Amino acid sequence: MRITTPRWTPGNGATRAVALEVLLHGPLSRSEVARRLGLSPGSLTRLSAPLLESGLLVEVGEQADGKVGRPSQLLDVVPASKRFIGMKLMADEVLGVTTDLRANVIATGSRRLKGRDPASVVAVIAELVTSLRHGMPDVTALGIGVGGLIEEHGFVRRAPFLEWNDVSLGTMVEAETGIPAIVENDLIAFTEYEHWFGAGRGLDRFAVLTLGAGIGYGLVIHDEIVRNDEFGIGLVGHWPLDPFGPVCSEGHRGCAKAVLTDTAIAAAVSQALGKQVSYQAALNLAASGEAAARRVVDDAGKGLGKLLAAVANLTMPETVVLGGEGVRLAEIAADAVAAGLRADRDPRTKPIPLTIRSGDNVEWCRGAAVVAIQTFVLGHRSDEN
Amino acid sequence: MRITTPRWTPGNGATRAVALEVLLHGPLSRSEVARRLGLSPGSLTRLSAPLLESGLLVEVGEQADGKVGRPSQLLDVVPASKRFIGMKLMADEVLGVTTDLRANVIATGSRRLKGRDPASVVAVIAELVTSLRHGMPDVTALGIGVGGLIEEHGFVRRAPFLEWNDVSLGTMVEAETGIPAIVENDLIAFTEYEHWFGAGRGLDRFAVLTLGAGIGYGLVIHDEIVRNDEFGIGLVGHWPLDPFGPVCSEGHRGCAKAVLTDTAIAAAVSQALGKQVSYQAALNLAASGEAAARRVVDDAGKGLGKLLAAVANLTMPETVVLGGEGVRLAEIAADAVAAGLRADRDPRTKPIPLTIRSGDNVEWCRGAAVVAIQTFVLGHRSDEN
DNA sequence: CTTAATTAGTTCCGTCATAAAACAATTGCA
DNA sequence: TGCAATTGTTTTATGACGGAACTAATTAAG
Repeated sequence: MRITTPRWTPGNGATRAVALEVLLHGPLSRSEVARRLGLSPGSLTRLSAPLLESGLLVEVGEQADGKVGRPSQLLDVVPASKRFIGMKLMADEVLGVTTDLRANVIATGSRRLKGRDPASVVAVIAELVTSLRHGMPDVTALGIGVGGLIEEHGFVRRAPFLEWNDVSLGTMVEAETGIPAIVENDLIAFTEYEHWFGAGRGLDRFAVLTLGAGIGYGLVIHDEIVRNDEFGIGLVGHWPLDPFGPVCSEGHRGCAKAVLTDTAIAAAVSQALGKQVSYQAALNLAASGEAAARRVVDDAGKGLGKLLAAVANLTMPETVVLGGEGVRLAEIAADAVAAGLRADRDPRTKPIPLTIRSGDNVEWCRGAAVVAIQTFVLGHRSDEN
Repeated sequence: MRITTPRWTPGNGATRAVALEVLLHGPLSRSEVARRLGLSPGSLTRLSAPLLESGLLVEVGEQADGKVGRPSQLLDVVPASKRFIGMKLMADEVLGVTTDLRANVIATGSRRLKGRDPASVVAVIAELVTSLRHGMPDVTALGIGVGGLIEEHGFVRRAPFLEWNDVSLGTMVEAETGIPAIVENDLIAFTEYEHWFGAGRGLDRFAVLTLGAGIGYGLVIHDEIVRNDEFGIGLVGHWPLDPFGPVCSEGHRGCAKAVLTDTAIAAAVSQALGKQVSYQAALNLAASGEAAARRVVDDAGKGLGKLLAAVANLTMPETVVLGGEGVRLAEIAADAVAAGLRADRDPRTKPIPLTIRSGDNVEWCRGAAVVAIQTFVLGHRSDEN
């Protein structure tokens, strides 16, 4: 079964461009949209009419600006007019959110997996979908973020944490739920969230780093995500950060995996203290001034700073977003991060604005929802058929 | 005086897109161009007619492909129909080339500077222009590559090697020569050469590294160069490559400047041998097996490999071009480069194809010519007025 | 209070790029 | 020789666009 994603607008490219501009940067007046897109005022009347007619856009009041001249009528989308579901598929659990057209979270939910075989995972996903759409208007599309190599927005080529190879997850979920499903690499999804609705909105270039069980990396350049077959394999995971640091499982001394991951930090602090502590406990100890924990966490912070410097030097981003469950490191060790940045970055360069996300797992789900929104709005999938 | 660059074609965007496609990827048949640009066959007849009429494109024979069907008529530009000059402005010398529309070198020349004040530099440039256009048809545009921060394709904001700040070089050269002049950062120019006519032709992503007195870095992503205000200041110059390496002038241990530049290598080999040797002599000694030189050169090669790994990990290029006067290092120390790459790159990743340029200074001039060609073909300057 | 200036948005029309379809041209193959 | 395949041209209808003239709504100036 192949469910076709309904396009946002049947109209042509310019109509869609208007709608997209309002979705991403609205509310905007017609004349402002015309300026941004390089269209004539007359064209904007023509293009916005069917969008208003269909109810996708609405006029949401005037804007006077205090200047002379007729006040402009602001156009905006109605975010609540559409529902999307975004999910993060993990090794033993699925998290999900219901969002509106701008990826604002309306509801959340989760289910434990009963097994790792595709059929049972799909069954759990379908259960969660049922729960998340309960009492909601129709859900337009469903996005699923998976750590691994995804092809064609639906085919899981490799997902090591589930021990999957070549699973048609998208097709299976569509068959089970009846909702168009888009599968995407979780980091790409997270990055697209920042791109469309987060800290990267309207920027030409930015980078994403996530901390947690692994180190993730995403990049947007020229207002478009940089995709790569090799996403999901260690692009920055084994980056050398500290020539005198600990050794990772594959023998790299002081690599990102050995210095920056939550397990590495928890293990190092545990060893120093002679007792088992969790990652968050290790951070708490460091924050409260415990010397050994402080040293480990500062080393990690400095490593993060060096990684940030590397990203900044080579990709020249306008901002960098830090996310992932382990992101609190960047706050606890802020000084060390700054020191690491200073060490590897020319002092004449401008400082890079950092955005630190909450570390909540819901962020990943919003990313997956954004992938669904994008497919719906841009009609990507149809383009690729 | 403001000389306006003549546009390539007065026509609209689609006409220009056809001409550009043929310039960059030609010769091509009409149907092939139609496929690449997503146009109908009828449109291609219409669009190509005025280009053939104007003499910019010509039919250059048939292509049968051994298949059935009517053979296609290949369209191509006539490279020799236009002349461009490209120059590299250095601390005490100007190099220049005359090229055709595809940046093929027709003539070369050089002049020593008589001083570093803008007026005398412009006079020398004008002299070189006169020499380079001698006996040639009209020169369409002139590109000048300058190490430093350039604005608006003509204004030298900073050029440390000439001790210049805020020099309207483009306007001055235009006034002196009567030829539209485009000034650009030398690395951007070099990168654009590779982008349009070199190893990066047709690629979505690639990176450029140049070796010499400094370490240069250029990046193309999504078929467009990544520009940055900070080009020219040390983005990769002080990259940490070797925690046990020598110290640079600014106190970084084992940074790119201390390990990879020609002066650093020459100095290290000289010190080891107790006598002054040049960079090229140092490479020759290493190639012939002299142990101390071999060690220094291999250390540098390993550093280059690590830098390549960093670029590859963070920008995911389809290829990397190595250029600059010091590029022979990459050949002499090929094994060490490979070792450095291996050390910092996940073994599961695909190897990155390397292109090693000749190291001839003419390469930089071709880059400057490409910038002139681009401005002429795309009419960039006009867009920005 | 009136008028001018300014900006927003609409209506209408001519232009022109485009796709579609029919057709001509050229080749390989049966 | 006839048919299939492919390239390229011609013709035609559609429709998107910009531009101009217009209406609308507001402020500033007199």
